[in-house]
Amino acid sequence: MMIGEDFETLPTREKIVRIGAEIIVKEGLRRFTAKNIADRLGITDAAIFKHFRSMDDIILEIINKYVSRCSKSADEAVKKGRNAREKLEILLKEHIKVLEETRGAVPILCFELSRSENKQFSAILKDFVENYTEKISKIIMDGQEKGCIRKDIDPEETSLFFVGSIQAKVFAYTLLEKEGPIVKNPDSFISQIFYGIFVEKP
Amino acid sequence: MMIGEDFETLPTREKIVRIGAEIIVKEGLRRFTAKNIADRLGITDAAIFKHFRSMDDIILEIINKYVSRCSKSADEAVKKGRNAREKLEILLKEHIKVLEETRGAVPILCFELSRSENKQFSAILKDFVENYTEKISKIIMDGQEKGCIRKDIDPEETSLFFVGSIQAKVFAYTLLEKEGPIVKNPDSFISQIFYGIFVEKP
DNA sequence: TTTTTCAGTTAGTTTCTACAAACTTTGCTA
DNA sequence: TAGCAAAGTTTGTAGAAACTAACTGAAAAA
Repeated sequence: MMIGEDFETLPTREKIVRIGAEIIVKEGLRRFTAKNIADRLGITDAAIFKHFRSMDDIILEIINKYVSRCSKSADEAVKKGRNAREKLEILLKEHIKVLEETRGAVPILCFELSRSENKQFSAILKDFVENYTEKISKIIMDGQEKGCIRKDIDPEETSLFFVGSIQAKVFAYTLLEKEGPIVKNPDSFISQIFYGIFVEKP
Repeated sequence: MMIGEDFETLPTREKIVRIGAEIIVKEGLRRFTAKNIADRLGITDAAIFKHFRSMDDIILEIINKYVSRCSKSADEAVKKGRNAREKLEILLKEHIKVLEETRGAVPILCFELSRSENKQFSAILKDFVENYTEKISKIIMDGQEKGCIRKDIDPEETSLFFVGSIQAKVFAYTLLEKEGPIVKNPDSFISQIFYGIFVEKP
C-alpha cells in the first residue's frame, strides 16, 4: 500500500490516513467514505469517528502528510546543487523519487482536493504550489542571469511547467493504467524538459 | 457558460449537458447531482430524468461531446502541416484553441472520469487518449526519420508529454484560480516544449 | 485492585441521492 | 377545437452517507 513498511503494525489512525489517500487517488472523492475505509480495515464505519472528528479532518491530515513531504525534499535539493542546471536536475530527481514512493498521490490529491467544497483544502494546496514554484522560479532567474537559461522564458510560467510536467506523467499513468514506475526514464524526461525535442532551433 | 452562444435559447437537454460538465470541471464529481443541475436550470431534479435515463447517461453524453470535438481538430491539423515541426505546431495551437473555448473541460473530464466507478467511461477515454497520442507519435517518428527531431526520445512518451503539458496548464490554472486565457502565451509555450529551457546542451 | 481510557460495537437520526409514478400544464397539429 | 406528446410538477421510495449515543471488553493508570 502507499509507501512501504509493514502496514499491519501501524496504528489505526495512520492506517485510516493511508487507505483514505489511496481511495482518493485510485477511485476519487466520491468513494472516500467512512464505510469504504472501514471495510478495508475490517472495522465498522462508526469506529472511524473515534480517530477523527469528521471526514474532512482525515483529508486535512492526508494533505499535510503528503504535501509537507514534497516541500522538504525541494529545500534539500536547492542546497545541494552548485549551479542552476544542477539544482533543477536534483530537484526534479528528488521530486520523481517522492512521486514513485507515494505512487503519484500528491499531484492527484492536489487536483482532486483543489476543487473541493472545503475552501480550507484549496487554500493549503495553493500555498504549497505557490511556495514550491517560487523556489524553482528563483533558480531559473539565477540561471538566466548567469546566461545558461533562455532569457525569453518567464520564470514563473516555467516553474509551473516543471510541476505540471511531472503531474502530466501521473495523469498519463493513471489514465492508461500502466504498470511499473510513473516516470520510466527520468534522465530522458529531464533532458526533454531542459533541451526540448528538436535538434536545432529554426 | 462553457462554449459561447446564447445559452438561454438552447434545448434543456443541451443545457443539462453543459451545466453538468461545468459542475464536474469546477466542483468535481461529488457535486454532480440531479438536484445541483436542476437548481441551476430552475427546474426540479425529477425533470432531469425526462431527458436522460440516468446520471451516467448524462456523463456519457458529456464525454462524447467534448472528446470528439478534440479528436476532430487533431485530424485537421495533421493534414495542414507540411513537415513535422509545422504539423506539431498546428496541432498544439488547435488543441489550445479548443482548450480555451471549452475552458479546460476535456483534460479535467478525462482525468476525473478515468477513475470513476463506471468502467465504460474509462474505456472511452482511454481509447481517445491512445488514438490521439498515436497521431502525434506518427508525426514525431516522421520527424525523427527526416532528422529534425532528436532520435534519443521515445515517440510514445513524447506524445504523452505533449498532451500532458497542456493538461498541466489547466491544472495550474484551476489550482491557482487564475483569470484570462489558460495558456497566456501559446508561442512561448510551444517553443518551450520544442526547444527546452536551456540555451545550449551540455 | 479499582478506575479510567481506548477502540471497538450496535443501533439509531438526519440529510442526500437516484430514480419512479402519477398528475398537470402547454404548445403544436390534425 | 380536440387531442396528444413533451416537459414540467409533486410526492414517494430505497439506499447511502455522516455522524451520534449508548454500550462493551481489554488494557493502562491510579
